[in-house]
Amino acid sequence: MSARAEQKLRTRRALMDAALAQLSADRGFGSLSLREVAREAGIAPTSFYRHFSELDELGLALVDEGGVALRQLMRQARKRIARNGSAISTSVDTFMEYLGNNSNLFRLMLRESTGVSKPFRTAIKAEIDHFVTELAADLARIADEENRPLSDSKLVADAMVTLVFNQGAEALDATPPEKEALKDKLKTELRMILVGSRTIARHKR
Amino acid sequence: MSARAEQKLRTRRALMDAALAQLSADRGFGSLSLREVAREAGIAPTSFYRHFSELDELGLALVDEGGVALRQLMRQARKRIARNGSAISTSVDTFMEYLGNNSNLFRLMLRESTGVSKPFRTAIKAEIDHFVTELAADLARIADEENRPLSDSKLVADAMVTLVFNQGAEALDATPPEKEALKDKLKTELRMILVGSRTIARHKR
DNA sequence: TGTACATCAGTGAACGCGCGTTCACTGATGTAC
DNA sequence: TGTACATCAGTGAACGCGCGTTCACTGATGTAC
Repeated sequence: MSARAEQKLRTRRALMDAALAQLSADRGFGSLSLREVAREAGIAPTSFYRHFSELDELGLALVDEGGVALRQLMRQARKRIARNGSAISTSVDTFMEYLGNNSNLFRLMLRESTGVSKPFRTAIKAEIDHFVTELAADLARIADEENRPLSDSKLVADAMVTLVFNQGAEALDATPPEKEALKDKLKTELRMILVGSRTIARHKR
Repeated sequence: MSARAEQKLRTRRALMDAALAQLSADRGFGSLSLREVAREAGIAPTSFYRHFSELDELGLALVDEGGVALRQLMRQARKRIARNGSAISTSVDTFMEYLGNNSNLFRLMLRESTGVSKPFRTAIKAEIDHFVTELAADLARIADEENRPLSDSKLVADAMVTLVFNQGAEALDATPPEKEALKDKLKTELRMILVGSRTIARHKR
């Protein structure tokens, strides 16, 4: 790769990092301006257009990175569960660890998943859907191994992901002890759903 | 009340209705401008200040109305449950009915509960907290009557409300058949939590 | 009831501001020969 | 290796726009006597 191309990539990264850096509990992607992001990245506003055709295009590139983080998270969780067992507890702990290490990326995903821009909602919904589907497959597999098949694995996974992501959003700006409390709460809630799903499935039809 | 005061109230209402009317899947409160709301309400931008000191103050007045709607919803659901039984199904149906009749008010509450403005988040969180507390009390009472006490009623209520509100947000822009599917999904998920909470409580400690 | 004055919701002109976007440019890097 | 030309990331000036907010005002409604 040529020096020029490398420099271009570096500037592109600086723009994405600049946008991420501005996000917080009080600043959503929607409140960023192209000029502000360019300023933060150290380039002229007009140079922005050498990298993205508009600010939303940069945002969607960030969503892609969020999707990568989600898939990494899933792989990591599986690996740890295979080693330690206790699927729910390990999953929640892993999720929270990723959340802490990629705060603003998750902030973007969580906020814009119900946000105001259709392209964002669609892109994020696709990433989360993929996540739910993977989780559902894992749940079905585990249930099968334990010889108590789960009829509604997709629905169960959906409920679990909804709870995890919502508590995750709260955890983003919580103090460490609050985070621990959220983790415990979450684990209990997930166990209720899992246990409940077995009973419901058993009694069904 | 004087004619002048009545007229003032009418203009205030027109401003709040104008703001509500602009909300949609693609427009959040944050994207409204004072001038736009005034225009829609049929007054000069400068007149806005006769009613609110800034746009957010109008938004918080809307959140108050959302709180009123939530409390009405809770009363209505209780009344219907007393008549029909089947607490979960009746509650979900009632919730969805209110959602349909106050789409943009709920849209505001749902979106801004995780939104960018701290005053909004705080005000909405308080309304939802109140709702969760009421629901927890009902759950505890019912469990008591059925002689199987529920140790975690607040946590159960919290999980239920999270799921209901999240699916509610999706239902806002769903087609009628999609809404029915969401209702069914929601009812199953709530049953799982309820059943699961009994098992967990029983096995606990 | 009539009069004189006070209140105050609504107004229109004006302001400065940051925004997104266009344009023609510069000069370093890359390429062809 | 050296030269001539092409590419293209980054630039600075300029634009028009809608915004929030201020100000001094108007005239209908309300109040005191």
